[in-house]
Order: sequence, then C-alpha cells, then structure tokens
Amino acid sequence: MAHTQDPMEVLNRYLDEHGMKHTRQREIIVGEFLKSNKHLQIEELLNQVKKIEPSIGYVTVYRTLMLLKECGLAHQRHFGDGKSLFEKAGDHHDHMICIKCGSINEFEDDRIEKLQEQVAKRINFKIVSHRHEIYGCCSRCQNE
Amino acid sequence: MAHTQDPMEVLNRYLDEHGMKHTRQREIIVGEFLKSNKHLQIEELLNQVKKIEPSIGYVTVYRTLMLLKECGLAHQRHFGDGKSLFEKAGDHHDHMICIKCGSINEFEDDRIEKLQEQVAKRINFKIVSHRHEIYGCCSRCQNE
DNA sequence: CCTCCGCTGAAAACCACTTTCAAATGAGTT
DNA sequence: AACTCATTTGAAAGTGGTTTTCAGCGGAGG
Repeated sequence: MAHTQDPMEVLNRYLDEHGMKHTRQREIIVGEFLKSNKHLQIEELLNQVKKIEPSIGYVTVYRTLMLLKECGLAHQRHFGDGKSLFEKAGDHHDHMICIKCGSINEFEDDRIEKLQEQVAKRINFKIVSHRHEIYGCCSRCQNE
Repeated sequence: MAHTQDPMEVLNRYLDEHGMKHTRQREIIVGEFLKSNKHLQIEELLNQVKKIEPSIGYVTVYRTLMLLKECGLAHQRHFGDGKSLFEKAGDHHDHMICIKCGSINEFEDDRIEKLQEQVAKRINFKIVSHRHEIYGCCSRCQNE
C-alpha cells in the first residue's frame, strides 16, 4: 500500500535523498505551482508566489522549477519561442496553439502515438520523448 | 506556362514589390542558402558565405534569413532550444532528433497528418502549420 | 554623374535565462 | 538554547543568441 504518488511526497523524498533542505520558499512555490492548472511562465508563477511572500525573487522561483523538472514533477516547454512554459507532469498530451490569441488546447490521440512509434522503429530510433504542436486559429478567433 | 516557382524568382519579385534592392550580398547569401541541403545555423551559413565574400557579416546573413522567411522561402526552427536552424521551404517533413549526437532525421507520414486534421476539426481549429518532433536515440548512438 | 533612400557592418542593446557571491537560514549536534 | 556549517536565498552580474541602431556605402532611376 505504500508508494504514494503525491507530488509533495515525491519532492520531499527527493530533497532528503539529495541532502537538500525544506524551506518556506520552496514550499510556497511548489504549492502554488501544483495548485495551478495551466501552463505557467516563470514570471506568472513569481507573481502568484509574491502574493503570499513578496520577498521571494525570480531566481528562487526559477531554481525551484528546475528542481521540479529534475524530480520529474514538471515539464518545460518552449512554444512561440519566447519564454519557457512549465506544466505539471502527468498524463501526456500535445498542444494546439492559437496564433492569434495564444490560447492553448491540449489534445491526445493514441493512434498518432502508435504511428510515431512505427516510424521510429523503421529506422531503429529509440524514442525518449516528443513534441507535437499544431499552430493555427482557434474557433473563437475565427469569428473575429 | 508562366508562374515560375524558382526561388530566385520569388525572391526577386518580393524585392521589387517592396521597393527593396538587389545587392551582391543578398545574392551570395541566398545562393548559398539554396545550395545547401541541410538545416543551417546562422553561423554555418555565415561561414559558407564568408568563403565567397569575407566582408559579409553576421547581421546581413541574419537579415537575409528573415527576408527569406518573410517571402516564404525558408522556415525557422528551434530544436534543442539553443540556436535557430533554417531550412528551405518545400515538401513538408517532421523531425527525429538524436539527443546524444544531435543528428536530425526527417520523416513524413500522411496517416499522422490526416489524424491531426481530424483532431483539429473536432474543436473547430483551423490548422496553419505544425511541428512534430521526436526526441530520442538514433541507431548509431545506441551502439555507443 | 547626381541624388535619394535602401543596405551594410560594427557595435550596442535586448531578453530570457543562468551563474556568482555574501548574507541568511535549516537542521543536526552539544 | 546555543553552536556549527552546508545549503539557500536574493541581488546583481554574466551569458549567448538574437535584434536594433547608426553612420557611411552603394544600387538604380533620372
């Protein structure tokens, strides 16, 4: 029955195993990150966090996100090629990005995943991860 | 029989229509770009170009690539999230990128394209372009 | 061959990170 | 509770690739 998958547990275990400390800042930042349900820019998360503890700076948020990446709790993405976005690790999904309003729709299609694997196998390529993004115009923006 | 699709023609038309000039530098840079068959970094193209005319600088190559992008003759890509790569516009293809050696394999699969369209139609999303990249380990790197 | 305005190259500015460093703080030890 | 000391923190400085600025150059129509 053990083996909790609770993100906070995962983080705490990672910290302990690496001789790292449990600090108030990390707790706040991770808490806010996990609470959110969208793709977050560093600055956005920083703003959230500053509402709770204004003294926390960009760098600490940045480092905490790197930490979350390292223990597998977050993924970093680069869409429009501006700033990085971070999302909670979890079920896999790909993205449809509206080039007008920037909104992001997530999608998932097992048939596509399967075909990917087929294509990779053909040249003996071992897939580690992938990125599939569709750019275009969302239904809202099509009606001006 | 009119309507040539020759890239040079496309470029020249674009220049004329925008009151832009035909210069030796642009000619050399575009010539070298079109001659190449791989994904080029700005610096790589710069090196090619300098063999012909050493006085040409980074900035001019950069601006010429932006120009090519604008007239639809080149696409800009950001893979590993380091430097931009530019590739000739043409047949569409996606990429498999080796995370060890950085080599890039192009692939294409109509079935995947079709499924993409299906997924987009489902939420009334109008596709303009897409990016599909598979990261992993190429066969060469799997044998150390 | 003149003149105008786009073009060029070097250098400076930008921007989003990423690293550095001295001071502050967890958390074992006494 | 006080001591110790490696880890953290925040501000500031550094990076690296790209983008803009600007003074002089040069294409091309008159």
